[in-house]
Amino acid sequence: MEFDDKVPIYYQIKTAIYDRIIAGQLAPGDKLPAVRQLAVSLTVNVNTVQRALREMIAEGVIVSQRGRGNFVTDDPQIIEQLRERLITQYLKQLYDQLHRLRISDEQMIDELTAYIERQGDSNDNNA
Amino acid sequence: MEFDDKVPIYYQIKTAIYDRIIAGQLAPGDKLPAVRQLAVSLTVNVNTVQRALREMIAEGVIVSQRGRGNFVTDDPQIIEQLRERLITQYLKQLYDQLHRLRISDEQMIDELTAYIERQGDSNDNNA
DNA sequence: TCTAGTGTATTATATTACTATTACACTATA
DNA sequence: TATAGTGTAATAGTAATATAATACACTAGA
Repeated sequence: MEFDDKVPIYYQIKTAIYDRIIAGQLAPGDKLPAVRQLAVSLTVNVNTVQRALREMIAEGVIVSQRGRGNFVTDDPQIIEQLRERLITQYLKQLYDQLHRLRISDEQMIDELTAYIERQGDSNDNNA
Repeated sequence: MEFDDKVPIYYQIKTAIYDRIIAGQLAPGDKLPAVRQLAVSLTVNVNTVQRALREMIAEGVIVSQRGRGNFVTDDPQIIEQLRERLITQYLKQLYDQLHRLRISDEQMIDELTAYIERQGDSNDNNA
């Protein structure tokens, strides 16, 4: 996995796992790979994985069972809240950024639409 | 100014100044506040300001004149390139984030539109 | 020419993130 | 009950970021 050197690695790991949960690649109740396995596959130290997990556990999204493994919560409500939280967070980020550049609401939509169309030229994204 | 503790301060300063340039609050040829003044108003060390400036100078957006001050480039082409670079960067960020959540292109536009409308309830944004 | 206002450089220190290593605690199962 | 697989904790070392303090280099104007 590629990391952005402007953001702590543990935080990027947390984000990546949350993304996989929301995308459905990790379903409620699913077991995560073992921490040592995660560390190897991310080419990162176990402690760094652990730090990411600690926060996800504190937020109730991951449930840890000593000796057994780490599991995605089976409470669909928590997942749904996470989904909304992430989407809003991402949208707000863009909105604030473009707003600071004095781009109007209407222009924002136009810019995103244009960007997506540019992407569509090279990819096969559903629409 | 408020800083996000997940991103280096010098980088956030750079971003903030670029935003002001693109927004037109800092016009081509304008003189920036003195580094010591910037440090005070941002409640940050001079070296941190200097580091942000060093990168902006390397990118040709800021021109430094020893003993006189730091100035926004008077080359409108550089500014325009910066503008496009920033906008694309911000859009790509959102696109990639929502794409990872398996949100379709169409849904993306809908989500952003909905977010902006929600904002409009409390703000007086132009559209 | 002196001085105040500028940018720039250097050294030392503190904090945080990350790594490396080792040890311990618990679970499941052969 | 031994053992392999799991999570957790603790210690030490390194690198990057930020601060503090000082000094130096250049410019403009009194």
